[in-house]
Amino acid sequence: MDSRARPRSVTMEDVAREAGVSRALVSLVMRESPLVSPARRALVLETAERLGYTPNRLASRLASNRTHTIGVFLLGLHNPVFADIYAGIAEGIEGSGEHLMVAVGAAEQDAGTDVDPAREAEAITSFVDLRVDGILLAGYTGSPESLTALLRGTPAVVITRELTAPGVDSVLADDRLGGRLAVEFLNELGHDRIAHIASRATLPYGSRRAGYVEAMTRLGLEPLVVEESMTERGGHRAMGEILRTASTRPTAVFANNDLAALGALGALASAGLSVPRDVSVLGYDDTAFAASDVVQLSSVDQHGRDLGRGAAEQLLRRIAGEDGAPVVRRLAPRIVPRQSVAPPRSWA
Amino acid sequence: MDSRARPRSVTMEDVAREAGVSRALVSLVMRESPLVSPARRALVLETAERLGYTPNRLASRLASNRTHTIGVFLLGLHNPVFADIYAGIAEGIEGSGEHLMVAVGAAEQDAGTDVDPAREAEAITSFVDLRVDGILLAGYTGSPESLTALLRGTPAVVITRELTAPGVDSVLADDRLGGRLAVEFLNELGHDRIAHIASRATLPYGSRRAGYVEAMTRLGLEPLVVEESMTERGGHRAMGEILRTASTRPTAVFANNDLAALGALGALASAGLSVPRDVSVLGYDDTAFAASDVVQLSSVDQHGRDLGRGAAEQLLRRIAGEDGAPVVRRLAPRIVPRQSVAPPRSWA
DNA sequence: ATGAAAGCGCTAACAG
DNA sequence: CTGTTAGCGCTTTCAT
Repeated sequence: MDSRARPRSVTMEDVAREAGVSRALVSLVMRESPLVSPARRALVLETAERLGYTPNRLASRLASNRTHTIGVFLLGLHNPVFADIYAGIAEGIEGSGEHLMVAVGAAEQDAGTDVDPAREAEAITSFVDLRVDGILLAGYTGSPESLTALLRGTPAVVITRELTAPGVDSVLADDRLGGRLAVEFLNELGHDRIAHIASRATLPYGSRRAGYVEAMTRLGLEPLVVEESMTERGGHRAMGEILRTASTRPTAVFANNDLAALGALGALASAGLSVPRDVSVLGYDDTAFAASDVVQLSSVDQHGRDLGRGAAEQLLRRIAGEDGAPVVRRLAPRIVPRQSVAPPRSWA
Repeated sequence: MDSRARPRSVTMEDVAREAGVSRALVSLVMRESPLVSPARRALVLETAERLGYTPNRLASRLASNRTHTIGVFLLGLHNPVFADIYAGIAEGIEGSGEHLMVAVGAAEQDAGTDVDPAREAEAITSFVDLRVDGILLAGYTGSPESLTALLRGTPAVVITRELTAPGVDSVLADDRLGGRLAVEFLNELGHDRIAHIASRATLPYGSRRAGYVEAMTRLGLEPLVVEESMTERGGHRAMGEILRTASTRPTAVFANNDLAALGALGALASAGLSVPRDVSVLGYDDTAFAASDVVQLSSVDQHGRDLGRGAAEQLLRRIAGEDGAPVVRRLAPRIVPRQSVAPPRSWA
């Protein structure tokens, strides 16, 4: 063993002995039981304070077999969408008596490209082995089978993705619909040549692209998809590639998320093109930065906060014992138009 | 007690019995001890798998009195600076065998205004009671005394702030210097009327403002400080107030962080002013969004990632047993000029 | 209202 | 190499 154990701390036993009462009584006081006489309670609290007693939550959780803790897995911290989802989760568990404990899948900004499956698995295993009441997953990239294996029965709710596995519910926006809406919205504005910056096909998040392709096809338009990592840099590269290779320049670009859209905006600026005059840009997620005055990026709002809240509420229900087949809740996304879109120039 | 305990899961005892070996042997196998014969090891692993055994980390941590876990407290997720710091922390503990567990202080975007001291305290108490090896704090707003009381001896490193308390180290950028550099940088460009959007004086993060005031005074310039919450909205309001009330419009604005600077950019645009032609804007933290092509915000880089890494390394040293007086490590910030600054118009 | 006693599931000497 | 024996610090019946 590498490092030495921490010095033994003051225990309930110590407090009990010093106060001249039983350990059980101290336990009751610590848990604010009403069954304790005010006198004893005061005595115990005072002694505990004097001795510098710190309850050992590991021990109490082990003994009581309950943790009152929900594990939250977030893919990364650089994408603001996770901040929104987290805010919703926090709101959702409010007043439930549950605590939140978060684990981050990928520390690097360029995550999404190189998600580390081992890290992801370790985070979930860790929650399970710590016996959390349930797990909330935002941005999980593994397969349903792996998840089932990792969870070993711990209730879980997957956010922003539909994942079919026993005991796992899903709360997400209708991404396929979002993709369709994006195309229809741009098309109604007059756009025919609409490109799409998609996330890598290896990731289980392809519905937005599917919706895009479906709507384009139905409108008799030719889909133009470029795959990239969903980061600003990725979006920049993708836009560059589109400008370089497209036989005719698209008049609008729909990106799979706001980060990539931001990158596209940058690439367009570098190329001397004006948004929305030359090219319209539409993002996805409606993050705080899209809404920023200086960015004014139009975006498809998936209601990240609502997803977080809904997932938390659903998990609480499962924890409370509600059973039944896996539930899939799908919210309708909506377009939030801002300055980055306009009718194509030839139209005006 | 409100909710029923989770169903009893498969234990080492079960595996031992089923495999016809002792519990201790199973324990050794689980901890990958080399002292176990390959045959037994295989037998045990196979039985464990078959029975669906899941180690109970609560029990092992309790028994071994070691958690190999570091608690990370982050003020909020909406400010990207915490993502950078976290990335540094993750880098810093790499290979140490420690795990990360994070708690978030404020879920709301407008945090910073109304930090919830109870939440903050609960997060730290929770880490302490879970017996983490050490705690890393980014954005802690409480007093040194409260922190000492909460930590009860758990080693901790505070990031982006100097906090004098026994057993607590600090890793931060020299914010006062940063404030001075900001003023000097703008002044060398020709600016005389430099306003500052500061964080609330109630928060223990006032050095940037102090540096600003110091440099302004030394240069014989008149400081103009507006206090606001460090969010985009706060920055917007502050800039509005400056435009509304200043007798002569400043030619440059230095904001206490990038979010507020972003808000200032928005307010300037709304007011029909051009950046940097009419007003130069300088932020702080050099977050990813300042660096974005579409924002191009000049900023003071506090090297958030380095702070995170340095703090993690320092904590690891403490955990390894290094003692001695509290250490304060202060990195020098540097200006990252981008398109949001230029010489004042009268100068060009 | 308080105490005694039996675990929770695991680790850690210590034998052998 | 493997088994025995004590705990880790707390909760939880069950008495009284």
